Amino acid sequence: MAQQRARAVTQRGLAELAGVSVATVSRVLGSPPEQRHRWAAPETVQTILSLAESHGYTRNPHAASLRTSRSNLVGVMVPRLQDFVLATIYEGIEEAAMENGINTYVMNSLDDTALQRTRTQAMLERRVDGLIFGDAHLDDTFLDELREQGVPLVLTSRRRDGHVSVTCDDYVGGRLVAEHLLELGRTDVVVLAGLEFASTAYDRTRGLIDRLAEAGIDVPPRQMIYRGFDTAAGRQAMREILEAGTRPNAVFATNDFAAIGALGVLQDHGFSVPEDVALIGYNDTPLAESVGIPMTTIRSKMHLMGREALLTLLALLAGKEVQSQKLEPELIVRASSAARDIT
Amino acid sequence: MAQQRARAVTQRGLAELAGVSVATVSRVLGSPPEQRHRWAAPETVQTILSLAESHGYTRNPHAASLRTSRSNLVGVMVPRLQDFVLATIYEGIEEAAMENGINTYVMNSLDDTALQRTRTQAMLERRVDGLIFGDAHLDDTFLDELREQGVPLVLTSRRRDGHVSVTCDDYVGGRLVAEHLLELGRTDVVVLAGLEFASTAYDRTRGLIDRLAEAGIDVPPRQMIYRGFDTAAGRQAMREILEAGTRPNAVFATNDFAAIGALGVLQDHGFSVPEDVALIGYNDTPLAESVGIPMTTIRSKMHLMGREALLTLLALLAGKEVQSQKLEPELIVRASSAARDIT
DNA sequence: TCGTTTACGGCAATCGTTTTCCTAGACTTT
DNA sequence: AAAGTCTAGGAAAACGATTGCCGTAAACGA
Repeated sequence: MAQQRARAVTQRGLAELAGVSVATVSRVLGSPPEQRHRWAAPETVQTILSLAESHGYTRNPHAASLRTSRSNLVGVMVPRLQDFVLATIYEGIEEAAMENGINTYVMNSLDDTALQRTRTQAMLERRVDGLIFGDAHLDDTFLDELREQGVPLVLTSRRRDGHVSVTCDDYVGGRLVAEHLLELGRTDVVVLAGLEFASTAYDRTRGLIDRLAEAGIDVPPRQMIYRGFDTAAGRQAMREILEAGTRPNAVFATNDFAAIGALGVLQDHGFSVPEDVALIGYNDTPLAESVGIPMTTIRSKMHLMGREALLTLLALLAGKEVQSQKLEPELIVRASSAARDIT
Repeated sequence: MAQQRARAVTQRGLAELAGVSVATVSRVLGSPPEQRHRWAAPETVQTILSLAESHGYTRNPHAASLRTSRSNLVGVMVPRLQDFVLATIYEGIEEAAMENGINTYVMNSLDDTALQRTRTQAMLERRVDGLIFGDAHLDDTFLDELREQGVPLVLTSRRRDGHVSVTCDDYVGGRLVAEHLLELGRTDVVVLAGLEFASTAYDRTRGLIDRLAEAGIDVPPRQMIYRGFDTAAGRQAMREILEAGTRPNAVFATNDFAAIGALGVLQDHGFSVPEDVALIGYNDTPLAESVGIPMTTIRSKMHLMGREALLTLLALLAGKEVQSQKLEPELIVRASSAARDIT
């Protein structure tokens, strides 16, 4: 029979055992080690500390939060945790949070603006100290409203004008792809861009277009298609492109998963990669290297992005000045765009 | 300039406005709608409700938790959220939690027993009401210790004797694969089993072996290899098998991602799937359908599993009798094991 | 008529911490 | 010697919600 969990010892209990007041216990237990002596004699400190240790004392966070109205909780909103990219970013957030004694709530918004609102509300009701959004929309003002209300927030993965964010420098990423294509001489490119309202899609596409334009090449609008970031969306987009009769010699998907989806469709239609079509993804997920034909992609520092986002939020909560950060992307060339004979 | 968040109205505030005591406010706001009249006259109820509404009252969960020592929080420990399978299970947990006014903390244990312990400790310190573990180990007693201490917990994804769990019926899943192979006449099978200490790996493998044994076929130990569940592990395992000179006519990976890794290696070595080797995965992740050659796999109800795990924990917390559940798996046949000529 | 319910709701303790004053003595400083 | 300054700590008031225990009237039963 499982025994009842013993009622946890409180500061009051420790105070009685140590023969001091709870105030002293609270001060000793609550100060960083180097400041403890400011509140009690060395031996008192020792007594309290060892009593706490031996009785397995752990502070009741609800009581502390009630008193301080600081919860040490941050809310994280992502489009979907199933998405490897966001899961990785979240791992970075979690890791940094852990290191700083912070806990996190994650929720999926599925990029649905109604859900974004209600779930944010739910986190606010839980009294989070601040929020990290991984699902910012370029075309929705929800985040602006939230900031008007004074809710501390930081964006990651996607940026939005007027908000602090930690993202990959997606515009540069797009340019890197363009440069690679220029070197390959494969500039009749189709862009599987992702979702229109995501800055990632927008910036990556923009970067590519701009760089190609500088080389005098332009990408006709019908060769840019917005369908989503996942495998299914990639398949769908690629299929539509091919069915429309377009025959590019390169495909840039703004996400590795979309690229994998596209790869399957290309092969089904008898195109070989990279001989007929060079294929480039984005994010350098582990799968990029492992699918049938290793894929060229842009490596983005997802884990670090999460860490920095959390750290930025913490700085913001501490009242410091904070700035947006763009992490440097890196081109990883693999077989899917290897320079071979160009037909 | 962002204005300060207005100090939220409390029950006391509402009580003053309504001209009643906080006790009444608490009771009205805290009871389910059909019981509210037990505490106040209809018009009093109305006044309080509309005041709460118009002032945007939200209960302070810290205060409530402090008083009731019930946090409405549950901790969820997974090996890794990057893993699509666990991310999906977690989505199910989250969804059911949301519906029941519960919040969740997730953490990654990376299947490291030390991390499992410290992070569980961290959740307990946050005063979670109960825990869901998606990372149970067959060979570690940590969970038993935890139960001894009276911590309410439910397992999911992986089971462990003596604990309540909600899992896929992996043994049956393994048998389904075996039956499929028997029908195909492909019984010289290699099993990329995953991680030894995971019941998923163990049961799926066991199910396969047992069913084949019933047909008089046995799988030599050197054709079963434990390397992990992800793509990299799948590659590694497959490579080792082939380098050892083994030439199976079927490969069963206990996870789709491992199967995808294996697929790449098989192709690199000049084996074609399914002609030379039939390939079967597990879980029916979206990728299974989308990789170059659509993959035969076992569909497991991951989302539902998460939901049921949470519901089971809630029942447990409510003091009800709860039982383990095994969700029915389903064989999905696709091209990677399509019955064609057998060489 | 008197006793008993029922409806409606208040009092006040409590949950565990933090933090703002205080203080009593010991030491310095001038 | 008087006045400051530390040291080491205490008292008690919050923080916001819940809940066991009562109280008062009106309604009802016999």
